[in-house]
Amino acid sequence: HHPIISSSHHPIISSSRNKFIIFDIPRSPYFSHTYFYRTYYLYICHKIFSVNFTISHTDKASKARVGTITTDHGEIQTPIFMPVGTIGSVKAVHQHELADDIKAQIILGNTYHLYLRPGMQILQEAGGLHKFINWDKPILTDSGGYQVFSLAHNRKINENGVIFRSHIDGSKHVFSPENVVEIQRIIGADIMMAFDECTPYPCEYAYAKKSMELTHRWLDRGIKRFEETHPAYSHSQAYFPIVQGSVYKDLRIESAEKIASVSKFACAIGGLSVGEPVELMYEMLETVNNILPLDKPRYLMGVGTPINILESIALGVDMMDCVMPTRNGRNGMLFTKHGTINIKNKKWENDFSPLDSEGTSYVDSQYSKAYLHHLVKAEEILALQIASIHNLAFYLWLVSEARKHIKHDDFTVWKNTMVAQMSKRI
RNA sequence: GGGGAAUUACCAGAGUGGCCAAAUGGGGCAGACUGUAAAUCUGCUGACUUACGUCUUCGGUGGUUCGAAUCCAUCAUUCCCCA
Repeated sequence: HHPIISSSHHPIISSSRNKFIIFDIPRSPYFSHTYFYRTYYLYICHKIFSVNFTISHTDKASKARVGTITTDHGEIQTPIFMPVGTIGSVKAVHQHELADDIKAQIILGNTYHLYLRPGMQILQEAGGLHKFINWDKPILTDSGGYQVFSLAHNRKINENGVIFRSHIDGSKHVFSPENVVEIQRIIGADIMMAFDECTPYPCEYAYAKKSMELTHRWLDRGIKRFEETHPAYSHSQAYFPIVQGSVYKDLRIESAEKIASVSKFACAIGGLSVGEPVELMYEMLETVNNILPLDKPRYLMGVGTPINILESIALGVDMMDCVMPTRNGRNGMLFTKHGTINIKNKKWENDFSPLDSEGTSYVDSQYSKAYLHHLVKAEEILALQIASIHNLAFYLWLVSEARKHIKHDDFTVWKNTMVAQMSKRI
């Protein structure tokens, strides 16, 4: 994150003659040609900046491990939960709350949503998403593959990519493995996701196979474009391929082998937690993680409940994201270490005890259940904020505890206790 | 003092002879939510019953009618206009 170089024009959308200004490398007569500067810049980037992963501890009784991902925007301690900030904001949460109270280490953005609004022009003028939203920690952007799934009625898939209709104004757009790389270059995410098709559940075997093979072909094209393009800003970017294969073991194995063979930085696992029984998800995770390289982070996309998170960590997952703490929080659900609370329920009306007497966030001790119940009933905006901060702080606390217990070699015992008590409804 | 309008479930408010236990909002009570088209969505909301169903309701009382929230009489209450 060193301001060595700034580019006034992005290499992808401007001409090949990019102008780079080098601030703290002494100008020398030898370094006069733009092309030379550009080469030198890329050399420095690859030498000094990259996304790395080191494992510091592996659990003995499970596949859980503790590690550190290094990016130009700082380190990420794994296992980690990543709050979702689709459109450039973790809904109802300020950036300073994310950093200071919730202790988020990395957040997500979404290529599809940011591409539609505010759009590439604004993101580029802003100098990338980090600057635009004032967040100097790492950002991961999803590729829009999930929107291929969730906006299924508004799109057409073909070999080249996906033709979308904007959910905002109905305008027509094309996403391809290539332009999704370019868009994520402009967004400037530290971690870019490959463009995939997230298959629904249930999904016919034949379709799952066809879709997985398409995702693999798209992956090769995406990697090619990733390698022939460069970061638009002064930090490096990683590109994560995604395992697919629905709930079919042989497809998952095939996909995991493919992803393992091409992954440089990490491997993502997609197409799960889309409605399948949770046992199937764990089974697929186990299958996939037996194949994915041990020395690279595994990112399980879109998961999940606090219990899902602990079980996935036990199966060797290092990164997770989910809208659940924020969305369910906005809808009145609070996660605690003793189970879930529906704060809308009448029984909280006159419960003046702290929101979560064992919570780690300031909202837990400073506000009562009765007060949040009232705010929810009254549809006050503060209700959304308090619930979101509480839930995210809880999720981040949960993974930090997981790291602690993995290091202390008592993860499995702790996990089983937590799973038992978190499955209750309070 | 004279004239006019109204009263329907927790609230607002449709319904003016049978398809009405009664539209629709709101409120209330629950539930759902997993790479965010989500501060969203779904169900229930007279009583008893798991349900089928049965019973009691549309200001009060009394009528007309096979049948009344709906028509008639009367009483009560509220609002508006004129003096």
